[in-house]
Amino acid sequence: MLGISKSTVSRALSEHTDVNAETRQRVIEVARKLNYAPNTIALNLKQQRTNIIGVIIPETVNRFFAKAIGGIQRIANLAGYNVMICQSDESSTTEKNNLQSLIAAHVDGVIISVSSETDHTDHFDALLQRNIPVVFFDRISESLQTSQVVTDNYEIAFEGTEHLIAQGRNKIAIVAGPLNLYVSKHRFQGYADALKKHNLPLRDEYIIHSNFHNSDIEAYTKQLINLPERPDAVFAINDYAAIEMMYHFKKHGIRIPEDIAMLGFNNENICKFVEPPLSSIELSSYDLGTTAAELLLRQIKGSRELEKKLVKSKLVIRESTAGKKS
Amino acid sequence: MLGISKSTVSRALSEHTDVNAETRQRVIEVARKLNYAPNTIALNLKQQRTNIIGVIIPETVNRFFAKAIGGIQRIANLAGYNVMICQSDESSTTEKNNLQSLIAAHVDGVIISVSSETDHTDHFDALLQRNIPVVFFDRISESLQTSQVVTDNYEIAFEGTEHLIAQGRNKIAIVAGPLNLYVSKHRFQGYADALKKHNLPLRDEYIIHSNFHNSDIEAYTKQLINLPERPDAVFAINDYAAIEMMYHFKKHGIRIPEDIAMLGFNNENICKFVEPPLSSIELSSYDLGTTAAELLLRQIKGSRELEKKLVKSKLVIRESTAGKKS
DNA sequence: ACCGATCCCGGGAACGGTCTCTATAAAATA
DNA sequence: TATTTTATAGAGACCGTTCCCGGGATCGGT
Repeated sequence: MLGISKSTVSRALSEHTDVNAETRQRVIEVARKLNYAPNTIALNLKQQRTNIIGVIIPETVNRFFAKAIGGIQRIANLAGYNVMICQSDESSTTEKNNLQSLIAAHVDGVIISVSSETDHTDHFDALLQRNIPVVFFDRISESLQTSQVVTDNYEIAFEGTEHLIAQGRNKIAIVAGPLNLYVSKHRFQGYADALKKHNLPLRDEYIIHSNFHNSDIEAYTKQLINLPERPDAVFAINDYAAIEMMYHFKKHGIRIPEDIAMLGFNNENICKFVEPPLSSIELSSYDLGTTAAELLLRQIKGSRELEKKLVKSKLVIRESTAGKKS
Repeated sequence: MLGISKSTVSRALSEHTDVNAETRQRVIEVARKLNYAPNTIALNLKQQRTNIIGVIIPETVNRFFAKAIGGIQRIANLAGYNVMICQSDESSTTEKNNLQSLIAAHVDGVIISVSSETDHTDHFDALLQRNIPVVFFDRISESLQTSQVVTDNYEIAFEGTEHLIAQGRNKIAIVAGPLNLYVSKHRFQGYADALKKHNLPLRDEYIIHSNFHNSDIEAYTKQLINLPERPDAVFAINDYAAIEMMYHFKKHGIRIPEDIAMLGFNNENICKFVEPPLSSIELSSYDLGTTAAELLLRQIKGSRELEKKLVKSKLVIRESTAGKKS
């Protein structure tokens, strides 16, 4: 339209100096009139990057991860990045497929929280081979040398267990997750070590390995109820398991917290409104998301140092872990 | 490596017929040895599409939308598409920004559920102008001529209200959402019409317009408690509001369901485990997601007809709406 | 022996930008 | 006045594909 070359137009629209002020003005004007916007795909091809960061999480319906996504998106959008989210559905094979998709989409970096099924990490090598920046959060892969963001699982589980002990409980059961998961393992270790410190035995019959779908909570609850020595406290690795257990306990005439104290994990909103209100552990997964995104962006910008960040969690005490009254 | 042109390589690797079977074999072999994968970005530029579908929803932490995302991703991935998710955070301006991002990213289509703040729809015109396929779901925009997927909000709210009436309730309060939202409006209308059908008055003091964050439920509950004529049932537009209300009612010595029956919306897992178990309305948001994705894919494939789909919901009766005992 | 059809394959444009290199005129300097 | 610098703009390569078009070789038929 202006009879000038595309090179000049390109210069005029970018911050380049090599262009006459008047021609630049004319170009800008025409561009606005035509509602011109540069083609992102062409740019991607030229610059060899997409301004997309990929995220692989187990499930969006898990509120913990939903909040983390919020944190990631906040930081990413602020920096001009889009976010592509994949769900592994707790399956190792779809996790692998997700990875392939993201690599094929040429994302500039990936944030991952591994599925509960994943016990090997070979498929993540594809990222390292291609030099794609990657950050693991929460459910990390310990065998891989990458940046990572975790919560103080061990310490907070230790603290939670000690809290139960301080309330006069000495038969403390735990609903743990699958032990191949980093978080489950460390939480369990915190629980075990707290018992040890207070000279309490670690009893097999008090240890329940549930999956994350809480599909068998009712059966597990009955197991506990029928034990010759019934526990006087349960530390559940997530709130929904705790709440469902509480429901079944109450159905059997077992009082909370008088007979059994309950402690959850995640501090969902609902904790405040169940009967009795559920003590729980507040994990700020939103912050987990933001720091993971920050680490990743730093790597994308060129930093090659591996960083490990810790996000502190907090014990929130409510009535479900009140002192023992006999 | 094989001394042949890139054209031939391209033909060999695609389903083209114009290539010797033997050379094709050699090409495929070398390709595998080199771990070759076509550059998606270059392909995007050439084909003028990205195989990405964009999604704009209010919040991922809202379980309803988290499930819908699951449905969308399932269908999309099956068809070879990636999904780019944006959250509007219930804000009309970030919704607009999300739209800009998705357009800039050249997504092949968009699935939208509008924010509760959105009362005008001009910013969606950008999609129609560019001929980008779009499907609205659940929270649709009535003024825009597009494909859409909704639930039978009116009918199910009518049915729920009649259920309460059948249980002997005649002072039924409602916790409604913002009325500029399609879903809230229709649910409210169903409630109102059911009352009318049974010759019950529609009382202003029984109508609560909460936002979706349930930030003021405690205050609203007290309002209801202090009314000269206290309601004997509450129909809450989401389960969390219902559960929190139940908690406050019980704190005031009000029995559920004897004094006040409670009916929720969404049928969250937690409904089964609160005291008493909460009757609710099951919206299969996963199906909402899958059908929305199917409609969109059909449009991307070239279909120009606007389709409107309905996904049926279901009343799930539990103890919180048991019959009135005086 | 000639010709048309068929089979393969290579050349090169195109997608929409950026960027390097070069060209030209004007201005500044020797 | 001759020469160098400066300001501005254009030409064209490049990113990695697809695909259209044309051309050479082989083959079969007359």
